[in-house]
Amino acid sequence: MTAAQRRELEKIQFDAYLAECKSRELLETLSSKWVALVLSALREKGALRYSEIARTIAGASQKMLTQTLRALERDGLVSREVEPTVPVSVTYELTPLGDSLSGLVLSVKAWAEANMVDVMVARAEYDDRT
Amino acid sequence: MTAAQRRELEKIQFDAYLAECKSRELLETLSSKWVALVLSALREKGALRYSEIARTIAGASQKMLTQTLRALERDGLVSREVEPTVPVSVTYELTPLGDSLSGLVLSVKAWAEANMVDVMVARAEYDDRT
DNA sequence: CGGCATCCGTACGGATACTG
DNA sequence: CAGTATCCGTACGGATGCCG
Repeated sequence: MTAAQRRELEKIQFDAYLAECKSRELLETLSSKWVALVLSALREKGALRYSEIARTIAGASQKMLTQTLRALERDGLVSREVEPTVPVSVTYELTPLGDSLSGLVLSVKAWAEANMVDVMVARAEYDDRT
Repeated sequence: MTAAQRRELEKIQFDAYLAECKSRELLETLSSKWVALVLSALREKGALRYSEIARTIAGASQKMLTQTLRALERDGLVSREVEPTVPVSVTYELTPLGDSLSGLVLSVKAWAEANMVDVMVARAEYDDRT
């Protein structure tokens, strides 16, 4: 992609409220629990090996983990480094772009943990009313 | 729920990295494009009627809209007010709890719109490499 | 160790029709 | 207007097995 092509794209105003807009699709991929957990883990712990991510995020199948990491790598949010040891060692790290997003999703994760009680109370009241 | 029961819950440390933790489940529901778009719309535009939300979020089926709004209402993030006119008019508004979250998800939506070009460039490069 | 390929059930979500 | 109910296809994601 040339700089001229990029400047053309910069002119576009993206709006996730529009169904056909590419930013809607991007928001969609970012709105995944696995994305949120992976970005949070990499932000909180720095560079991590594949197995360390798997251990951090309990219950994530390696299919979802790999799929999520590939998508994040493709979108330029995470870098993947392979060290040709035996057996091979793979390390993932946030890119500057990914770093600028990870703070936001980490705050959402932190909100969920901090306000869990309020939500549980609200649910109990709602279920009582109905 | 009594105040004593609530105090018991307050003691719990929630951790979304744990598969069985309720906060993981909450993060999961928050990690939905529809939740992000609805909370963003209500934050940006204030109280909205059902049809206004539907118009704002293009391409959202009324099934998903209703389902999302019910879930948000149950979790205490959104309040629902029915005015008994003919035909009936229903208004949705962020609760203080919902307001405290909506800023975070709106920032994620804004990030997606602002960094769409960077992501598209990264994707093009990735697809070239592979 | 860090994957990829395949199979397969379920549940997410769209389309349609009907109601207070 | 603001829903509810039902049907139904698809695609998300888990389980398993194999590989460099």
